[in-house]
Amino acid sequence: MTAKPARTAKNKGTGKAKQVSGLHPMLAAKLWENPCWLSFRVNFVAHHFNQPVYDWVEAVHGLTAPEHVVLYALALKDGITADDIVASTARPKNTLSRGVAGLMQRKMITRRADPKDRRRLILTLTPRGRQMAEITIPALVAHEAAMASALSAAERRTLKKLLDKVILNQSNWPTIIA
Amino acid sequence: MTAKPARTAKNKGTGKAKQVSGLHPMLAAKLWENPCWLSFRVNFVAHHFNQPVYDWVEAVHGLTAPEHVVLYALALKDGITADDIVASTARPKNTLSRGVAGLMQRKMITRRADPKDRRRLILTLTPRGRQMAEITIPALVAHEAAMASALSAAERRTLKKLLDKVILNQSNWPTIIA
DNA sequence: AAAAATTGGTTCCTTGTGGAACCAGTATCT
DNA sequence: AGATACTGGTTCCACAAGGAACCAATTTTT
Repeated sequence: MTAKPARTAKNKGTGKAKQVSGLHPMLAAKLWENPCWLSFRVNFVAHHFNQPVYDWVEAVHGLTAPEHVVLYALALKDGITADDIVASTARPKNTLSRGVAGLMQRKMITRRADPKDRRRLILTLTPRGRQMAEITIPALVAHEAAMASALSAAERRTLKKLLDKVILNQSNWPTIIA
Repeated sequence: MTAKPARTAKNKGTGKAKQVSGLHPMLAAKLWENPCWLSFRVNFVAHHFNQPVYDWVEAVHGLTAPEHVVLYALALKDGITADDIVASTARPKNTLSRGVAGLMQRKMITRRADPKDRRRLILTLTPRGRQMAEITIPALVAHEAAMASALSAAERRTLKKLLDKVILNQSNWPTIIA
C-alpha cells in the first residue's frame, strides 16, 4: 500500500503529470507517484550526466572513469593525496588507487611522499596532465550547462543552494538503515 | 566517520566559500570551486543514498540492486514490462533482465506474455513480492527523508520542482559530447 | 507474401569494481 | 622502549555489470 499512495486522482499538480506529452508512462510514475522523490531525480540526472561524459572521455582521450576522476580533482586542487579524493567521491580507495596508477603511467601526474608523513603520497599534475584537464573539463561543463539549460540563472542558483544545504547536512545523514 | 576535524582550518576562501567547520577541504573545493556544480552535487547525493540503501536491501533481504529496482518499479506501477523499467532507469536491459529472473526465482513476481504482442512479458508482483516492497520502500523513504531533513517543506518542493524542470528538458540534452 | 527492419528479452564473455586482506609508516599506550 | 592500534595505499580475488551478439515475435517494405 505504501508503495502506491496516490493512485487516485489526487495528483495535486493536476496538470503536470498528464500534460507532458511524449513522456514515458513509467518515467511519469517515477516522477510523480514516487515516494522517493529526491533519490530518483538525483540519480536520474547524475546518470545521464555520467554516462555520456565518461564514455566520451574514454573513447576520445583514453582515460578510464577513475582516472578522470583523479585528474579532475587535481585540476581543482593540486597537491592533494588519493585519500583526499576518496573523501569527496563515490569511489572506494582501491578504485582511486588504480586511477592514480593509470595517470602515473600516462605521465599525467607525479607522486612524491609527504616528508611530514611518508605514508601520504602527494599528487601533482604534470604539464601533460594539466593540458588534458584543460581539454576535458570545458567539455564536461558544456554538457552540464546544456542539461541545466531549462533553468534560469536564478533557478540554477537556487538549485545549487538547496543541494548544498542537503550535502552540508551530511553529518546528520544516517549511515545505516533501520 | 566522515567528520575529520579539518587539520588546518584553511578553507581556501574565494570569498564565497562559507567556512563550514569540519568540512573536508577537498569536499569544499568540489562544492565551491567546481565548474561542474550540478553534476557533482547530484552525484554526491545520489551515491550517498544508493550505497547504504542497496547494501541494506542486500544484506537484510537478500535482494540484489537490480532485483530491487524491478521490485520498486512494480510496486509503483504493476503490470509493466522490463522494457518500461529500462526507460526510467540507469541500468541496461540485460541487467534488468537478470533482476527479473532473480525475482521470478524468489517467487516475488510472475510473468505472462501480453496476448496483444507476445514479445512483451508483463510483470506482476505476487503477494510475497508486494509484502517485500511494503517493507523495503518505507525504509528507503525514511532514509531519503533523513537526508533531506535540512530542508523545509517549501524548500523540498522547490528542489523537486527544479529537478523536474531539468529532467523534463531531457529531449534537449545532448547525447554525445563535442 | 517474402524479405528486411524493429522491438522485447536473454545469453555470452570480457572487464571494471569494490570488499577484504595486506603492507608500511605513524601515533598511542603502558 | 616495546607493543598495539590507526591510517594511507596497494594487491587479491570473486563477481556483478554491461556491450555485443543473439533469438523470437512483430511490423514494414517492395
